[in-house]
Amino acid sequence: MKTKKRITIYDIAEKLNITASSVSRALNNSNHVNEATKNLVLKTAAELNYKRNVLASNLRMGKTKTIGVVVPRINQNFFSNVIAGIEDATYQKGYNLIICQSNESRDKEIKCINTLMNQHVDCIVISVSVESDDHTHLKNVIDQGVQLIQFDRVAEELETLKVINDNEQASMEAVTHLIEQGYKRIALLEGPQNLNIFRQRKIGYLNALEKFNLPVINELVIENAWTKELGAAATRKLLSLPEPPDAIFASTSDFSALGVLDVAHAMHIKVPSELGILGYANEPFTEITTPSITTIDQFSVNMGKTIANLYFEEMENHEVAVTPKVISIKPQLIIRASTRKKK
Amino acid sequence: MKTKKRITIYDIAEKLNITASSVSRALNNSNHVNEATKNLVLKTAAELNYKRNVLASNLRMGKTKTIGVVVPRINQNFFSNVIAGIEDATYQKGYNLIICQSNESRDKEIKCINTLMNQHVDCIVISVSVESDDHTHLKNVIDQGVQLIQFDRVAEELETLKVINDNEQASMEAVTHLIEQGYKRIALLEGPQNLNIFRQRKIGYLNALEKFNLPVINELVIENAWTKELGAAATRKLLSLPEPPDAIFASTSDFSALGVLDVAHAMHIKVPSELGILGYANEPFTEITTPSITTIDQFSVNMGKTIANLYFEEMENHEVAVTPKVISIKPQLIIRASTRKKK
DNA sequence: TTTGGAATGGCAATCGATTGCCTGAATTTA
DNA sequence: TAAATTCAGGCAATCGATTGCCATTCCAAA
Repeated sequence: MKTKKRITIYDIAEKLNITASSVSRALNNSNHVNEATKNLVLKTAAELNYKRNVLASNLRMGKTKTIGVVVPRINQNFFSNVIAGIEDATYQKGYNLIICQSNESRDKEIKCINTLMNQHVDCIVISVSVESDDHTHLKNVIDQGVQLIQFDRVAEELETLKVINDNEQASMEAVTHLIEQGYKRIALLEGPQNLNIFRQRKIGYLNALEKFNLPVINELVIENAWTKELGAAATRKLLSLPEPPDAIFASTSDFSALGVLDVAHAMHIKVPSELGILGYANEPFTEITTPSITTIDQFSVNMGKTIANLYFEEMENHEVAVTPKVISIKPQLIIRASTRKKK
Repeated sequence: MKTKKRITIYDIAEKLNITASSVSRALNNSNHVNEATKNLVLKTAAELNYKRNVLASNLRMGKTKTIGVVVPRINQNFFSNVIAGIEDATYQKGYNLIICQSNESRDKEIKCINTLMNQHVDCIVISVSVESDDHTHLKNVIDQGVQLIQFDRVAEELETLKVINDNEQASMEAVTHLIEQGYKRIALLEGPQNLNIFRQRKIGYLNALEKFNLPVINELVIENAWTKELGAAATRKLLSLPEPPDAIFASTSDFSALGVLDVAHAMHIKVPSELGILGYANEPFTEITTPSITTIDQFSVNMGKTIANLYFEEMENHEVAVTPKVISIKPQLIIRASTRKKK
């Protein structure tokens, strides 16, 4: 059995004794066709089970109703949630999603962008990889007239639409919470400082200390501790100091906080009484560790939806070239057992 | 500053005083052009920063080097891992991925399939939603000559390429492990039986019992307990039986197992000594609960890669229409504290 | 009655890349 | 030397949908 030939507008045209132009106009609800003709075309199209050839349409129109998404890793809870949110919102508008992962590599990120550009996506949504300091490839996107939306990890100097968390504020609140619980020597596990999010979280930390007149102790600030293993290593180092910290803010991720917790367990240090632990991202597991981990929720699915809606708004106001919009979502501190020192 | 016009093969042709045909052939490495011309074209293309217009090419060729993926939920660990695996493997071959989520709804699944078909994807990879009993929409895909690959949750009666886990075997091993640990009254939390995976896991459970001459106790088999909440509810019910189980196999998911654990904690029942708990899927959190949960690893990322490679193989052997290949991946039992009864 | 416009439809070009077929030239074989 | 190949390039159609421009009809306003 041969694959049936697809129905085209020409088939409809032939059947109705009109031209493809009219069919096209009818299908696109143009007011350049007679109402009667329009209905006839619509009816016939339905009968013949006509499906517009998207490829042809894309070529002609130069747009694809497709959004490209580039994230460091698809299978990281935060990102997959954002993607789920984007999918949810874009699907309803008949948009498609092409997904790429940069694997935290600059090279791959560039290749992803190129692929997406070649696919003529209408918009690129990206959270930059840790490696990418130079943002020429993103500038190119803008120069080629493709809408660029950055989220979470953003290149701040680029004037694009951005959807971010208020990391500084969240971090500040988190540390404030620790101080209010009575912790006095609060260590910070910080992430790669070339990423805005980690810089901001550090600022929040510093601001909180300053607000409460606590000194910044350099040896309590550990660089690049953004995996479980690195978090664990940092913790071992911190806890073997002459004056160890009484709380650790793993500003990089909950995984890092998990590393902290593991080491604390191994060293028989009581959490939260002897050591407070605070993570970032509200990974599902933070709720079920013993003790459960205080963390910060980023409303990731919502973030995805916000991104999608931002794009659609921008499409509509298309003429009004306002200054690039930045939407900041306020994350929420989720207080759990790991920092509940006061009774 | 206007957006520069894109370079086309006609621009190259004009510059070199040849026709677009030759340029096209040169770019496609056809042996229908002179070697010298070919090099000249390649050189010029590079100079002018020519990029093939994929849309035009797609239209002409009728294929898109794009694979559509339909999963119930993108932000579910197993699926996002599979997707990550697929992305990894397809990316290298220059293929793109369009991702849809069915949200476990049959309607949405059908719509996803339609969208993907309209986008002329070369292949559709799907793990069916729990709702979809009728598979007409999948048959259509095949009839239209689009490669269909099912994974994990598959419609067994459809003769398509399949990449699955050996759920029966895994389940059997799991229950065997429980029995060997000395558990005697093993309860089963089963998933919707219209999904093959849950049917198979149940069979594995039954086989293991039979092998060891243990009776099947109907009141220990609980239907549809495939979320944390349902798992918890089932557990409450089970533990309040006159003769409660001494082990619970949450064959549906680790989340369900987590519900079991929660209830056990709440009821001060000791795990694993008084109650053994076994989950499914090796979710990251199973490692860090107290006690850690014994579970089954599905090699999800690998599964994704396998899917991609299966497609590419099939492409190459394209002529040889063998009986549809089924690749079964043997999952691995990960034994952890929650079932370690024997010392 | 004439003119102006609105409504409706057709024509043909266009979006770029691809490819079957044809032609003329160069090379090989008989 | 003549016939047969091979090589390399050009021509034009094709993949379908879209749209600017032109043509016709019909009705209303002058």
